[in-house]
Amino acid sequence: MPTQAERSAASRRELVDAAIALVAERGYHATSVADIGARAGQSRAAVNFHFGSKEALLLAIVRHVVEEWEQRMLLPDLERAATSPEALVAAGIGAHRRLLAEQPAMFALHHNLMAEAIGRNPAVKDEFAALDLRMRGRIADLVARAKGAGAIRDDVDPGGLAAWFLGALRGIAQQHLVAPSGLDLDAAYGELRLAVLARILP
Amino acid sequence: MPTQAERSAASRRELVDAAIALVAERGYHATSVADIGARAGQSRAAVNFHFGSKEALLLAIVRHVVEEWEQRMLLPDLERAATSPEALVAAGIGAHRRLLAEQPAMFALHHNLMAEAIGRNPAVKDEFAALDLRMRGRIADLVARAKGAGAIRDDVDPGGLAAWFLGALRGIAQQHLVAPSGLDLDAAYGELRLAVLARILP
DNA sequence: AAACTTGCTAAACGTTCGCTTAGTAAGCGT
DNA sequence: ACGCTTACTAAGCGAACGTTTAGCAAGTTT
Repeated sequence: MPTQAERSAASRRELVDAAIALVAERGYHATSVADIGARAGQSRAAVNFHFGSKEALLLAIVRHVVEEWEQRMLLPDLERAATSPEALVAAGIGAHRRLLAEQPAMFALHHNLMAEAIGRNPAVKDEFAALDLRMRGRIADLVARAKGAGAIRDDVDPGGLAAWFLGALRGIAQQHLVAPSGLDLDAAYGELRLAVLARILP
Repeated sequence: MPTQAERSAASRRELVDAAIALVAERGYHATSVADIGARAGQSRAAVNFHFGSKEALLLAIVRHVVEEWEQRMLLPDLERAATSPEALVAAGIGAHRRLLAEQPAMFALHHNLMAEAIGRNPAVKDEFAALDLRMRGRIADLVARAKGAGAIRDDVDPGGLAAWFLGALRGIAQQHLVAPSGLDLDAAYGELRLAVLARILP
């Protein structure tokens, strides 16, 4: 028998989950608070009761997504695989590919929220700008460390490499979302891996 | 003194331009037909008169954008610079970078329309899926030709290279749009160029 | 057990949406 | 010059939007 506060928290979580699913497939402006409430098995006023406004819920989603993104990508496998540059690159690409196969909605959601960020919503923009900065920074750190250890060429710019590598991963996912059948993921990820290695290996 | 048909065509063009500007900065669903009409100096019924519906105007935008994208990117400089792999890569990256500096709104528009494509709008999805396919195909063709001529390594997969390279360009633009100050474009484009060359040069 | 707070909803509010209709002024073919 | 078509708008339609309000059952505190 759950306490009142627990049921309230569960309701909030259900609303966030419903909103995530809907924004992922339709985008923010095409999703109504009534849709969100209905999907969560609640009324259309529930969103306003729990979050105050639709935009406040959007921010809750953004924070939730940013957090999950950072946990799922890059962190788990990369720390473990920090043995050789080859293993690092393979682990990073592998983690991305697995996530794209298992949770394509996460990428759709990221794209749709990014649209809000590119547009006029400063709060969302700040969150995603900071996320980009952290993810690039983490990749650049790994590169810089390998460079310091002499494991890769010493004329590699860690920040520049991180930027286009992260971009390539995102761009591949984007193309896959628009036309899953039109893109050979094996070839794309495979060539990406070879290109990174060709650039960094001494 | 323009004829009636000419003035009509000019009005249509102004509506499309206004819609492009608004969708680029706000997205499709956050832009109303009244906004579009007002920006074009016309009434809010003008969109329906000229295009029938808001969605028909969206499709007109998509077609316009797809066409412009294909003309601006890849075609002009690449055909001219087909002398060496180095020159080809430099020209492709240079064209992209110039466009990003001069017309950032085009990239924002592309991103927002892509959100529609990833979502439930099949017509938009088809247009962008076809555009992706053509752009990848054009890059892959250039790679395959260079490979046939023995100018680059013969173990390169043209399609795979095209996919991640196009993705990297798009991903760099995306990061630049979200936080222009946070990304060193020199480093990103520079490292991208070096990585491609490291992979393809024999 | 009484007093109060919390979780949530039904209903209604005012606004804005895309679209239709009715109308006008100007161009155009004959 | 006349009848018809075209370009466009003002006004209004019903629907859907996000939010507010009033209320109630259940939980919590005292």
